[in-house]
Amino acid sequence: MPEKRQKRYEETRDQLLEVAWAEFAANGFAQTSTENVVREAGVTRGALYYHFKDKTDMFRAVVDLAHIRILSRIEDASASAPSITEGLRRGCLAFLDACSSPDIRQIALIDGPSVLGWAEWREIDTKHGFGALRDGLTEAKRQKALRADADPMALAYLLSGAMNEAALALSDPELSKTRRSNLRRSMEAALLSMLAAFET
Amino acid sequence: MPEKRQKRYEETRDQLLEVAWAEFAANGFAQTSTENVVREAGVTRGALYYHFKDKTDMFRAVVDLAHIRILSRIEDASASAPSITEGLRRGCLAFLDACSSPDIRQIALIDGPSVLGWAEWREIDTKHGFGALRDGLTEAKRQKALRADADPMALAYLLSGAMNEAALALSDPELSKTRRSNLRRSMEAALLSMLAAFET
DNA sequence: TATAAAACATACAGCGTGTATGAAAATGGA
DNA sequence: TCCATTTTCATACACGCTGTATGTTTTATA
Repeated sequence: MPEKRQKRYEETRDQLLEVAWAEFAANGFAQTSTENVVREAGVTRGALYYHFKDKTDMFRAVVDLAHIRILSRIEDASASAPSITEGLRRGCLAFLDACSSPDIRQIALIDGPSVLGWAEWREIDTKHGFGALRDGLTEAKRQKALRADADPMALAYLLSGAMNEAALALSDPELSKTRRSNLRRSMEAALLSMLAAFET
Repeated sequence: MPEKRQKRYEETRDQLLEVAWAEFAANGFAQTSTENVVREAGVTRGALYYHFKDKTDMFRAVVDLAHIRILSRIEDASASAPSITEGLRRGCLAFLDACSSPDIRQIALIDGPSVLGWAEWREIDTKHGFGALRDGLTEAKRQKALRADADPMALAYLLSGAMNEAALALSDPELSKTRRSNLRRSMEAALLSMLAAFET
């Protein structure tokens, strides 16, 4: 893999992804025109369709990036946890925090399932945040830190869905600052209660 | 309000909504062309844009219809419950069942938030299923059947999100029959455990 | 240095949405 | 009953956007 070519290739691809991220986040997938993206990226349509199969394929790369960034936040928060259950708690709170970003909210939570379809969206999430949650719950059960009748996979779906909706509600732009912080407090408390309900 | 006119008006509108429901459910909002809808409905573009402001407005009516049908199932199930908490349990299970329909899954859960925006989608849901859940939780707290520190609004968001994701996972077409029924059992058990965690 | 491949630019075809305008049917009043 | 008006829908068209086909330039290779 040659030197100059790889550099140029990655530069334009990264530039496209950066602009696409901003456009998809600000206007949503449907309202984003590829012409705007290539213009702001300083290239043309040709470059876009050389790097990506189509508009959806470019969006897929942006969604993947969003989930990577979410997982990074989760791992940072839960890495130094003294126990598996404490790691789960810290990871969940970090997830809520990460999804407070309007960008991630729009890209990963709102448009992702609709544009890519639920199955593929879930598949991407399974490679990152959802997978970490599922693995954490499985490990907790192996350590007898979870109730014996708890199914880690079912729990992962329920908790993931609960946290996604909580993040959407918390990052609602129409929410006032004080209501947001109040809601966040009660959301976090209720979420931790849910987790505790399945611990031994 | 004249006789023949109202009848004709409602007939073509209902016909459009029926066809639109089927198309949106089968192919999703983006892949549905209004030309297909009007052709299968036996009318032309003119009729569509007379009854609805645009394609999104027609989808809005379909989403509203979906939520109405969901709420109907919930009310049927929880009406004769002997207690408020039992009503909540039956209502939640009925919601899961109602959203097993591929149509409602695609329309209300996947495309709804993306096409209408989260705020408007949530507003519609608040008029129906989500509102019923919130009111039920509020009433349960008033009856001291919920823990004093439980915030009904926060709980409604978390439980609603959990159930939506559970319904999406359970109605995944790629799922085998046995895995689906196994997953449903553990999902329902976990969901009831979540509810029980907040009861007194 | 010549040739091939990669990376991107340009031009164009086609589809789908929304709008503007026209036609038919139904109502209400004289 | 007949005419005027409104409702309800049909027709025609303009515009934007996506994807593809082809051309051009730069880089690697022999």
